[in-house]
Amino acid sequence: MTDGAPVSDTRAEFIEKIGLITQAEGMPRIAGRVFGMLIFDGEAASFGDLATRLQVSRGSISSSIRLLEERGLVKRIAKPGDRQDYFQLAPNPYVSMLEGVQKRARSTRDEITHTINALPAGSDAINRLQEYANFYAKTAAAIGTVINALHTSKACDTGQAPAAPKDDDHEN
Amino acid sequence: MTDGAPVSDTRAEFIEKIGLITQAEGMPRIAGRVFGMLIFDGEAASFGDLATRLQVSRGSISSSIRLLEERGLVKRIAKPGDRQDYFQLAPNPYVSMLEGVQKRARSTRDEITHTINALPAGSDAINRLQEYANFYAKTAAAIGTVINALHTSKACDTGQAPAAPKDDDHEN
DNA sequence: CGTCCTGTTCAGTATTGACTGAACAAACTT
DNA sequence: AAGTTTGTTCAGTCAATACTGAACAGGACG
Repeated sequence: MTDGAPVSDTRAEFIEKIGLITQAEGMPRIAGRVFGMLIFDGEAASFGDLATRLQVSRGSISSSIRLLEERGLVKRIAKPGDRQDYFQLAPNPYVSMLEGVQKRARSTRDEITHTINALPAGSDAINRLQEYANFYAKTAAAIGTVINALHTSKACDTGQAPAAPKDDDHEN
Repeated sequence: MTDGAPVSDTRAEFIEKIGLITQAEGMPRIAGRVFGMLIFDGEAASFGDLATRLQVSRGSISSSIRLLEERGLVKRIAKPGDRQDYFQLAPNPYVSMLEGVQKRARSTRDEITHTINALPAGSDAINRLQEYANFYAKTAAAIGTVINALHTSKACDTGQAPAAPKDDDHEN
């Protein structure tokens, strides 16, 4: 705040921090650094910029970008004069993150109910498994409310009308 | 349901499935297998049983149990006649899981706000970082509501009165 | 056509971390 | 006390995977 250290230091620390967080969440560290850099800088970064400024090989940038694109966190754009690809944050990356978590939670719930259905009617394991499945169901539902909250708070800065994205809490 | 395959097969598949899920969530697979076995069987299992039935070394059981105890998922108990340690599911393991996730989300949010505070007032990165921090804050809050829901649905089968565990949505 | 320029792919390397098994310490049994 | 049983710790091994760098393919431009 009092500018004791230059902003570039703060920036570097932030990028590194996001790298570690991302690694803890099961993604490669470099993907997190890319993500952190795009958040901090805001403006689109070129493929070459990413490799140079993050000091990693072009191969690593390529695979990290692929991961981030798959998860809907980063968008690839083209610039008129330039032959390089440019990258920037996707319109609402956090929603995409949550959708991924939600999808996995639901899938886990489904696997548990699949086990339940394979058990004979009287089994006393059913109650415990039901509780376990219910936990994932409740979690997925709660994530749904956050997704909706993020949708309405950011509104539509993408130009396309989200049309009040419907509370997708089907199934309990 | 029609009992096409024996329950023991279903059990083995379930335990293995939880092992994989747990691995995907960043824990060692064996810890997940222990957790899965305790869920399915319900009754307390001895240290030796775990090693024998899961076909892993005692060292692995020891470290897996340590992890599960740290996270509040499993409780160690003693049986009068037996010198072995026994293990069973903690009273409300899913609440403990969520508390861990919530704690990490809050810690991440704090790290981001820490970065924000280190930036000069006019920086245009602040808005983006604020949004990022807000995402983690909202997530943590939503997890809080699930925790409360699980508290009230299971009520108090531990004997101790939770006394309406207060909505801990302090701070937004 | 040949030559850059740009991004992807892939084999090889390095690092991380799970798992084993043996050594160890503590507590019980005789 | 000697000998068991039980759980933890730790060095070593093994597998998974992140990362590199070189080879490659496809355009753009001369």
